[in-house]
Amino acid sequence: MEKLKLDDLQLKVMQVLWREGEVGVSGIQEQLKAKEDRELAITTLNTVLQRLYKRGIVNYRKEGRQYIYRAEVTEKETQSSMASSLIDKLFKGKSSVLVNHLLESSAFDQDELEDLKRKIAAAQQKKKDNE
Amino acid sequence: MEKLKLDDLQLKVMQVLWREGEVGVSGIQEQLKAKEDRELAITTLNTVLQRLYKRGIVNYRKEGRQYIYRAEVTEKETQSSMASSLIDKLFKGKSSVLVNHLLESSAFDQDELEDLKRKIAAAQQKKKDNE
DNA sequence: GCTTTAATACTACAAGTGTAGTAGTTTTGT
DNA sequence: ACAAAACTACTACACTTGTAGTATTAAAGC
Repeated sequence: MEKLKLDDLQLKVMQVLWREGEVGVSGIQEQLKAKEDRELAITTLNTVLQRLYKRGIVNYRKEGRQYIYRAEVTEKETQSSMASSLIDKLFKGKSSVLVNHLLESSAFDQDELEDLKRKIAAAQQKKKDNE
Repeated sequence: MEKLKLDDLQLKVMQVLWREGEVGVSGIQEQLKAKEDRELAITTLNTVLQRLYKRGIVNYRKEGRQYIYRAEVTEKETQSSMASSLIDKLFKGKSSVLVNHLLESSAFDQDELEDLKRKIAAAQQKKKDNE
């Protein structure tokens, strides 16, 4: 797993691809306008996509003379990669340090806490089963 | 709370400041060499510090003709800011989505899970007390 | 068939970052 | 007192990102 780093706009674009599967550039433009409220020139998106393509993060097929792009990394991979990068850089490399920080800053409401408790129990169970 | 974004090298430098409180540039250089194994030219660090200063992230006092820098943002602030930025961008704005993701990718060992359970219980208690 | 329209290719440019060199000025060592 | 060392100031340069303009070419409308 190489380090995958996506900046803001790149992420927005990737999110469209993750949602849609395959999209042409103008489709991406529409989606961004609709869901993210970002009005970007087509040429801007073209540039972004081309750069992502050079890095192997997206790929495309041609349909007529249109480029239909698709993501080459999954959302989960990206989440893992970027989360662990943050954890490494700022939370001593330990997820638990991050979570403690979040707990301290009251980042969760009651329902979420309850839910987490359940999920943790499940994770513990799973660990036990794997032994 | 403004959005605080620190890149890799900037973070490394900030980490030294957080640890040490006040340090001169050559002190920072030594610390980075010792603890991070990064050998950087003094001028590089000077540039980085000046840029951070321009952004109001560090400040300094002069001691003789030396600049003694100190952090103007705390580590916790930075952690909060960067964590929530990641959460916003990649985890639907919900800390719990992040934590779920971490749980799914088995980012915790048994001890950590146990510890989390305790901390969550404590957080729940605290929420109750605050009512 | 000829004009819009749509699409890509190529170019551009300002900011920010990583990284450091050179020049100039104190301080220090001897 | 002078050379060497320590510091800061200024400059530089390549790379990445955000953002888009212009040029060219192909498709579609009428």
